Amino acid sequence: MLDMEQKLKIFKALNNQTRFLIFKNVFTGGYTCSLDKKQPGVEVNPIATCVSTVAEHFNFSLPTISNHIKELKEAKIITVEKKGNKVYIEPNIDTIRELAECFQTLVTNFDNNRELFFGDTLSVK
Amino acid sequence: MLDMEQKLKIFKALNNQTRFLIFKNVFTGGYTCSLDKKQPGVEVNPIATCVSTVAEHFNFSLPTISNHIKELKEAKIITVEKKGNKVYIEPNIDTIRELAECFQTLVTNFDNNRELFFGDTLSVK
DNA sequence: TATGTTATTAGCTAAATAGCTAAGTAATAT
DNA sequence: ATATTACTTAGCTATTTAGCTAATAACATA
Repeated sequence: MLDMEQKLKIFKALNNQTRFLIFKNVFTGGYTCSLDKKQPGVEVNPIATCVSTVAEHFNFSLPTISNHIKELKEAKIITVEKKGNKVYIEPNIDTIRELAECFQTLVTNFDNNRELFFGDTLSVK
Repeated sequence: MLDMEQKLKIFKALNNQTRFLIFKNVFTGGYTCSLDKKQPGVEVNPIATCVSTVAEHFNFSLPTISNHIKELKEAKIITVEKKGNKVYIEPNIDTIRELAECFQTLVTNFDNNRELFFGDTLSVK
């Protein structure tokens, strides 16, 4: 279960447009790292990308992108793994799953409470 | 469907601890506004609270709380309604429902894509 | 060993944010 | 009419953030 501090970190990580887009593309596999060219045998999830590959898609410097990725990592919505020279980035599906569950629980509890209080089963305008 | 701008506003609204706690308490009905004492006939959702009632629970000034509530309103995760002197605040369940669905879709799509790519049906460590 | 590649860290600046107090508005109560 | 209540707006300051360049680190390769 995500505690408040963890949730705050996630919201902070996602409140910036650049980080949001990095997250989006890491998550949807928008641009896969061209690892195969020189290292065809490397065992990396083919969905993974790496820092410089992400940076190619933004008009920001590599250090800026690197810092953003660090923040996404600290919010635990991505994972990073160093292999040789490169840092491979993958979405952290577990955290997103937990977040989805948190919001769903909020909605479900709200509906149940309303039913308890008003005695109806559907929200009516 | 929430667009990116809308999502960014929501994450921005929730990335601050004070706003997060206001949201939490408005949402869970933590402190209901004592509207009944003087205006027992007023037709307001009994879950609703008002600005000064929220402010009582924080060591911040009323203007600070008022500004936070404004930001939560602009992110559309609460609604506000002026009745007489007071401003009644309620959670905006529709937005939260949509957000829950967004995250759930992300998780589902991720799982489906993995299945398509790797040909398995469960994620394995 | 020297050179190139990939990424991080340090240190800087401009802009945004979160808090405050004081002043203003609008409705209610006296 | 005046005072009070509930809230917002304006204007201020300290802190944080997001970007940059330059320097450094870690690894790969010629």
